[in-house]
Amino acid sequence: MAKIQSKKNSTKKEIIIEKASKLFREKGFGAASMRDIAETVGVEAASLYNHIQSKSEILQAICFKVANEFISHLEDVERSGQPTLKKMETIIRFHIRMMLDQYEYVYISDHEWRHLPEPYLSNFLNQRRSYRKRLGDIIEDGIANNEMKNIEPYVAILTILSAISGIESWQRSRKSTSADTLEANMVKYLIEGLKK
Amino acid sequence: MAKIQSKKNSTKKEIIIEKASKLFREKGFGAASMRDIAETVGVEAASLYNHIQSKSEILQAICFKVANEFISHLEDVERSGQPTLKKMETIIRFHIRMMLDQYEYVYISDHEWRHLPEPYLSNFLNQRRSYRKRLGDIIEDGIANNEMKNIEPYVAILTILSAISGIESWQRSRKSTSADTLEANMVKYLIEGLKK
DNA sequence: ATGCCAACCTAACAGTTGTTAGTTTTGTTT
DNA sequence: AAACAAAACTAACAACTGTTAGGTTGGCAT
Repeated sequence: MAKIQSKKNSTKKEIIIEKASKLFREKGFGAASMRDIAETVGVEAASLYNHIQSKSEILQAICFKVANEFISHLEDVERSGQPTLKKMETIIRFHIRMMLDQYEYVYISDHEWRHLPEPYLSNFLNQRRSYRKRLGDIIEDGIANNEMKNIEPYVAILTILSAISGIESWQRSRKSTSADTLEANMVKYLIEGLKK
Repeated sequence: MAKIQSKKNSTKKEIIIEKASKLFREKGFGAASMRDIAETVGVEAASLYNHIQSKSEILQAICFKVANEFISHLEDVERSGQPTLKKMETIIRFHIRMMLDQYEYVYISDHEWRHLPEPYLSNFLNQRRSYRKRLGDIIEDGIANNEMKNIEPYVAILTILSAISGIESWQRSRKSTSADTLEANMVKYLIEGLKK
């Protein structure tokens, strides 16, 4: 058996996905070619197919990895028994941290999912809809027991998630604002707007 | 001279841009081909070049049209002498309305600008940075004269603009929430989070 | 040493891309 | 009716796309 592990304790497949992520984010899924990816991996394009099955498999891996992390975290929060406002803060902070720590992956999951082939596309969108619905239910609870002001749960969720995904713009910027300042202020803004 | 006006009182160039917008939004700039565009216009791909110079010229037209509308509106607001909180509400409502009424164009300007060729790309990003800076100045004024709570202006602007651009997701949805409800609730959320 | 096999390579495929050249159609103006 | 130009057409280009076929290399287990 040849070396299947590289220095970073990750398989070649994982390396390909990691390098591809950067390109997908920079140029978009369509504009990043297999030859582009191969070059950054240090290999010919055809050789990639020893590790992956297709270009879109890379996209699938990224999108579902991210989706699963969010769903899994949400389940923890749902089971936690915290007050609803605290639940929302925990979720908001998790989303922000994901945006800071796993920028490439989260960005792609946010913006390039439309290039998923069926049936993965429908699958992804279903998971997404269900995730947002469950967040909406938390807001609904918060309004019902007077922790939150009366706001359309759907609109609140849309606002929160979109605001956080805007951190992508901060990532591309010269970062005169620190990550901590960003997190603190965004949490403050989004929670204050929710609190009764 | 042949007919330069079509039934809709718009030039063929405008028709091309309009049809291309829909495709760019649905498939992305890279994935929408000139032949795709030509088909929806009802013409061969080569014939498009009687009206436009290149594919990216279409993108430029869209991005700068949108940018100019926002800048022009901001100038009106700056000159209006309203209290800062009212200024921000006016701007937020304008952004929301643009997202509702000119969805295709605004979406493309938001998401496909990266495919602009230089020097248009730098130009666009400069305009954008300047626009956000001026919005930040309004927030700064609002904090200084105690209309708004103490929040990092940059983060506030990032949050507001990102939240609004998330309306794209509502546009794609089954719309169980009406446009008016959406606007009312999002304005409420974003302004309440700002108000002292 | 020998055999094995994962992982690389080169070469090629069939299709698509944006765009140009050259020609013909079309409708209007003289 | 003749002339003109805008706008359509066909055909082709060079480059690039994702992917496959088939051969070569290099390190491990026997």
